[in-house]
Amino acid sequence: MRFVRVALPVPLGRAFSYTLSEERSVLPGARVVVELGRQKCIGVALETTDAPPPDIPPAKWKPILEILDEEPILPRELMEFLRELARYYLVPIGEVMRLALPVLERKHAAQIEKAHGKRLRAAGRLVQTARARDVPDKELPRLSPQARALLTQLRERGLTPVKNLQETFKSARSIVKRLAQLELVELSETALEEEDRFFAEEVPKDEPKVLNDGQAAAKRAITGALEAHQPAAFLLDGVTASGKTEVYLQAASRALELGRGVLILVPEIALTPQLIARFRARLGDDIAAVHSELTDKAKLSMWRGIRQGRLRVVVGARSAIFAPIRDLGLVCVDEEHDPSYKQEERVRYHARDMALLRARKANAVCVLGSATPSLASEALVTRRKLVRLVLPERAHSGAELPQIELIDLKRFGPGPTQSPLISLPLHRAIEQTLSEGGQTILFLNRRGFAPSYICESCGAIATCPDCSVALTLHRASGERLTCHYCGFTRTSLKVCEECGHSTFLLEGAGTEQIESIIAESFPTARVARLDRDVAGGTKSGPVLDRMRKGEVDILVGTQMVTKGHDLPRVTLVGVLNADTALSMPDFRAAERTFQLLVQVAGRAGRHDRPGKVLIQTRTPDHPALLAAKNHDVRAFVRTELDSRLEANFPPFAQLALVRFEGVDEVKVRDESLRMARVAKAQSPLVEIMGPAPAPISRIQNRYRYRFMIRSAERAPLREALLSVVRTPVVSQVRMSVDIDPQNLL
DNA sequence: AGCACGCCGACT
DNA sequence: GTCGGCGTGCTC
Repeated sequence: MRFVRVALPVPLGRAFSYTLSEERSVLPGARVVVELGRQKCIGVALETTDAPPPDIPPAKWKPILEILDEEPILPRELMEFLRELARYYLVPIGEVMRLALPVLERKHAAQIEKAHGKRLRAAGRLVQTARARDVPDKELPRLSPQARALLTQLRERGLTPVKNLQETFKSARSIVKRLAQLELVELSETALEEEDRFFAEEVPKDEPKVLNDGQAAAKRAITGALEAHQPAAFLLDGVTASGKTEVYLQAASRALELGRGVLILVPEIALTPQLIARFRARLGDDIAAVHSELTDKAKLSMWRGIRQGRLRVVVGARSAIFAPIRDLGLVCVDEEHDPSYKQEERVRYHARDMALLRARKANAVCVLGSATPSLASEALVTRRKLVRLVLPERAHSGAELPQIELIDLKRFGPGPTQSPLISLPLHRAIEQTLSEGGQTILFLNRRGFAPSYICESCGAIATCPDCSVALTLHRASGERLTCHYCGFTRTSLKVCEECGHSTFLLEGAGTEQIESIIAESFPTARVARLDRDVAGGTKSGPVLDRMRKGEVDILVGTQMVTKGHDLPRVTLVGVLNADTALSMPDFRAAERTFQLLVQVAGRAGRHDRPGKVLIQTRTPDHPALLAAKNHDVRAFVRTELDSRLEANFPPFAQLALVRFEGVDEVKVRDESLRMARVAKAQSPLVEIMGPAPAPISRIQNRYRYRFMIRSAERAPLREALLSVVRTPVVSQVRMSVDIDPQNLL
């Protein structure tokens, strides 16, 4: 009797051991069917041992019911990567497996029956498709011009739904039918994936562009490492519009030529359809674009395509780091500084850090690209873990960096709109841009109409009943007060709940208010707004499309506007208040602000038009703002690294955040205190900060406490955290550990 | 995470 | 009298 340790898709700390008779064997990485409690589920075998599981009485032992795979379902490199990720973040291996295996979600007995043996019904409905047969030109019979053109196109496109051909050829149906009779094309019923908007339109092929010197040198370094088949890691450090994507594309082509797979991570794939289009144009349509709009079925079939080696390029947001790419050769992380690479729930992994790890495990080359590299990456360059590749100039020669001005709000009062967030210089700049026919982006990181709703008489602020935050007034969807943390919403108060008074003050301004002020003050301008409320999650497409077509003159928006790519007519960008981001209670506030400003400034003046950026602030001397003004990344990095060193924060220290939440505040606090003592007792080398209530001390009626652990080295931090996660918490309190936290709120 | 068991409110 | 609300506890 032997035992197989199995990773199961449950959030339990350990793998489970199941028995296996001597004559059977299972390879690590193969899927197995086992019974967990009463339910059958699919797990992944980790290893086979002779040692029975400690502390588990033999009566509880259960057998492996079925072995679904002869061969490991995941590349060995990926298995090792997952185990190391689980170890690093102190999360159960089963949880990590769940991220990596969409198949694991289909784990009910009935589906298991289907899943093994017979092939699973492919995703989507059956569609008639055509493929050109391999017939030499000489042997072609005489064909009508239409038929010949259709055949030529079919040869280029490979397997194509007949329906798509009908767009170009009116009578594609009958032509295809005749070609089939002549045995020139092959017809089949193929299960196509559901319509995927990234693949809805044809993309014309394009050719590699001629590289400038910086790009060529970067490409040489990357392809050199690829050819050497040695792990290597680069920081592709290039100003906005310096042509980083072209470097990824050419490196990817080379990796494919060498027979190796490619992974491209992007911050928010939903916002970057253009990037997908560029990859398709260059590398063809056998690309997996992993994104959240896909159905489970589509994800599964994409996952299989990747695993079988049919899809060798994967483009996706952070979770694509788990794609089972064969023979992974190249991993690119675009905009590596972007905060969305950090998963903020369950398995709190950082996709950029994990990209470096996975690439190393796979003997692959990792390229981190950014115009504003994270300080973490800068530190890796200093420690020679990353090699810097610089792209010093914009790819379209002649495209100038925008001119950035800081506007001191202490000196300049409100302009004609009377709004303190639209100073006179900004007002004039908007007017001028309008008169020149350019587009303006106004950036304000606060959605809604007004962030607080205050009783004029007693000063009571409308707050969420379930969270310790003020309610934001929204007007676009009727007068409503909404909680931005739990989604609570109500019609706005008619009378104060404290004193019965019926007039209210609105303090501060959000995007809705700016939109209406702007629309009023510039009656001839077409004004639009882009934020989560308009976009309903991720669909920023329509607004950006209108912007691209020139149907909008002024766009008011939140963070989202910084990610809309390639808006060539934008010549003015106004940052209404740089101080909100700067004053966040987070040691990365300056870094975030700097990156945000440079990104948003990069939206101004592409191609031939010079751009102008106005940043409004009350602290015009702040180093982050001055560095942004001067486009001086190096200066920012230098001063910011100094202050991090002085304050003993990353990248000069290791951090972890331990969070507690629960309905009973006393229990939450006591538990956080107890765990902080556990951590301290484990290692004198760690520093405990807190515990203290979280900055937002209550969300959805759950109280939140936390403490931070800091250490110069990783090992003692890890020891302390291990002792914490091994200590059971009382039942009404939930604890979670966040290694390398990115968001301290 | 599931899925059981288990103890208290409004329905046929 | 039951159906069902979700709190708590367990899974090799």
